[in-house]
Amino acid sequence: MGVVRKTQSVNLVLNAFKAENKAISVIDLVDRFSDKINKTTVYRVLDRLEDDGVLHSFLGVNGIKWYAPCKDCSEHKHTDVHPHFQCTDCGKIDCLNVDIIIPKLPNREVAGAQVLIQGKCEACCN
Amino acid sequence: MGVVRKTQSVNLVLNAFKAENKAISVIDLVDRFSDKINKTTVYRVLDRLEDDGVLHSFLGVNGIKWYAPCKDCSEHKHTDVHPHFQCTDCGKIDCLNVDIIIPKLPNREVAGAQVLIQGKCEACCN
DNA sequence: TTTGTTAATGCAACTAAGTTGTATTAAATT
DNA sequence: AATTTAATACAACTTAGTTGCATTAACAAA
Ligand SMILES: [Mn+2]
Ligand SMILES: [Mn+2]
Ligand SMILES: [Zn+2]
Ligand SMILES: [Zn+2]
Repeated sequence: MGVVRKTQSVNLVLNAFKAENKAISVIDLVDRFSDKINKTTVYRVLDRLEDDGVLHSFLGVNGIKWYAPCKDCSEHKHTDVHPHFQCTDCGKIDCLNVDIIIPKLPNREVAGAQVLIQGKCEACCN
Repeated sequence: MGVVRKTQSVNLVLNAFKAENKAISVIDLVDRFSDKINKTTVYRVLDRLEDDGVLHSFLGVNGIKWYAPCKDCSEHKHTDVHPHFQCTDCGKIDCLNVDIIIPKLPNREVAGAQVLIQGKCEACCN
């Protein structure tokens, strides 16, 4: 189930994403709110916001969980799937508005794909 | 550093991959050899075989580690990078011999990409 | 504005994947 | 057979994430 009550924890997490409008790792969120929100609560708030289609999650390198704002999702429509770009220098992750073409695979039924592109980000290229 | 001594543990792990010629998760390997090889040793053997270019590793769903045999890699040449296909029914992972085209990303330097395609495998399609 | 309901929280304890340190063992060399 | 040291087993640890439960605070209704 999604968010029902606009609690302090929910507002703090939402504001973090509103302020940056980019992907943030759960580890980062747990750490930056360590004196304001309990670790378990951070996980549960993120979980509910994902249910609501407000945030979407994915795995960065080493399999750690990241969240980023959704564009046009809702409780009943989760269509914000796209590749992500992780910088090998600074570690930051961006959502990419590009389409990766997955080739036809004989005798297989493709449902989706998780794509994590790695390289140097815009800031670290200069 | 890679494998220097052909130990029992190394042979057991190598035979597992020779017998199946497909990706095996570390969790699976640790479990199936639980009475023959210590967990730590499994991790270290896999690590060394990867150094040698005998195996390559990647992350499946939920970020757990998988290993699969390399085709043409060696200690000094690790070029076996390709997408993987994980079945949402049976969980098995295959290495794919297809090329995924990563589009040009302005102001970014692409170094590589981790692609995990999900869907129904050949066996589970029937 | 008080009161009642229960979603949400905090806390502690737990799980699971993976890592580290170290004494011991067993490959490979002499 | 003796020597060397890579590799192993074991225990203890780390880290990300989860679970159970008593307590708290949204928020609606009185
Ligand atoms: Mn995204
Ligand atoms: Mn592979
Ligand atoms: Zn960067
Ligand atoms: Zn399958």
